[in-house]
Amino acid sequence: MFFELTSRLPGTLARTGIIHTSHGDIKTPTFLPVGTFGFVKFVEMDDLRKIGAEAMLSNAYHLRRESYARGLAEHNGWRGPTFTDSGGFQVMSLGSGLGKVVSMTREKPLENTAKKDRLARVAEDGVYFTDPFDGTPSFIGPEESMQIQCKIGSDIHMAFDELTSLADDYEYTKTSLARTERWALRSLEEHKKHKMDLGYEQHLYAVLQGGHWEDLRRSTARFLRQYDFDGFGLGGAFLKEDLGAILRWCNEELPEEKPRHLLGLSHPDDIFIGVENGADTFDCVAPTREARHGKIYTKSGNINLRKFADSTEPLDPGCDCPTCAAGFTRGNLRALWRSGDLEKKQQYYRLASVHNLRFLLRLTEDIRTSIENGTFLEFKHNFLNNYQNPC
RNA sequence: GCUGGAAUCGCCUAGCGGCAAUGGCAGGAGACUGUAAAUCUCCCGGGUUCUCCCUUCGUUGGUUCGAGUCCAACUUCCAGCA
Repeated sequence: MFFELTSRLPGTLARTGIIHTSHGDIKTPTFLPVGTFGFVKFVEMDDLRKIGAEAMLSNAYHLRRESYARGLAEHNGWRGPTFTDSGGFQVMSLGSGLGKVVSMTREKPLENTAKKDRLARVAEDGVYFTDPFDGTPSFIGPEESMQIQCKIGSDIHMAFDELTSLADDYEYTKTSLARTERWALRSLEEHKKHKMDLGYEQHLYAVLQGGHWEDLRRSTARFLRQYDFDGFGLGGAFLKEDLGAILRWCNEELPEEKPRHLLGLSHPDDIFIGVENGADTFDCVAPTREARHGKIYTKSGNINLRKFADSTEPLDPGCDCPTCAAGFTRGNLRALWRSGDLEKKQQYYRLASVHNLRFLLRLTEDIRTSIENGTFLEFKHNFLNNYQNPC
């Protein structure tokens, strides 16, 4: 059995479970650190094990030229469960959202990048990319994405999808969604051919798009649930206030016995909304990127290290991460971060990334326990009440 | 002592007659959600905002409609020769 449901929280869509993969089990809900190129920037595999990472997520687009005979997990030394994204995110980040931020608020300009400026062009067969660094053209369609993911050998793959932007209207989203569904079926067909190529089973999730429209979200869930996917990716660019409803529409329609991965979100409030509405796993670049940019997660809100020169306060009182256990203070970390010395900076990136990742992993562990105990709603209330943003 | 050279907003740096004055660092404020992100944006002489005013480029004078920019003297620093 691939997914084992171990508990449910009545009155919500929240549940706990275990995903069984060839490289180990994943206890859910959990957060997956993102190692786009196969490793988490500046973080050692041992660090990931120490902080309780259940799995990590990499990206087929970035690894499109790679091929690992013994699979990603062996190749990079992680040896645990791995996910790969299909490259679908790059359809937007190099296309309609090129140069823009993936916003969850309305204050940002709701405008797509001009077509002539895009580095990704969507067609029926797939997506034509221009490499942002060296300008080399490439093409990825559902078949190519499956071939890449199967060559990389991660345990759980995403079907190739088009992530639409907040600026896309209903008509475009509907057209795109129909294409994403066709791509999902093509992904499924191609995946079948290669999923055992490395000698162990690789799994495939279909990805649900459909923007913030209920009819599209429900219809795509009903459509995709008919097929033999191993699980589902919940995709999209969301406004925070819409997230819960969108996930509910999808997950009310999806079969309970298959796992669901919410793509690309990790702020604590989003994780609570996600879990409450039926998501099992999460991934996001935010904890590591924000760490590199000086933001440290604490249970009373995030802090900007810039403001803590010479501070002897702990990063987050009571934190059980290796960085805090080693006694690093806010002032220590700030000094390393702001140092002109490259090695010190790199040390900072590691220490801060590990701290932020552990923060999220501990959060999902606590959420798991709270679902099992039936105290999830209370835990959520208390956590979020305490989690202000003092900066 | 002589001969060259140099003094610019915390530091380095541009500037060669129209300048509140270039670029970098440091500093400050934001942003970041399936990683074109060890990144990006904004501020950084003062007047709390300003297409407005004030005070600035070692000091003091001078030339000029106008001087950080040209001239003179002085002060300090650097280099070469003694």
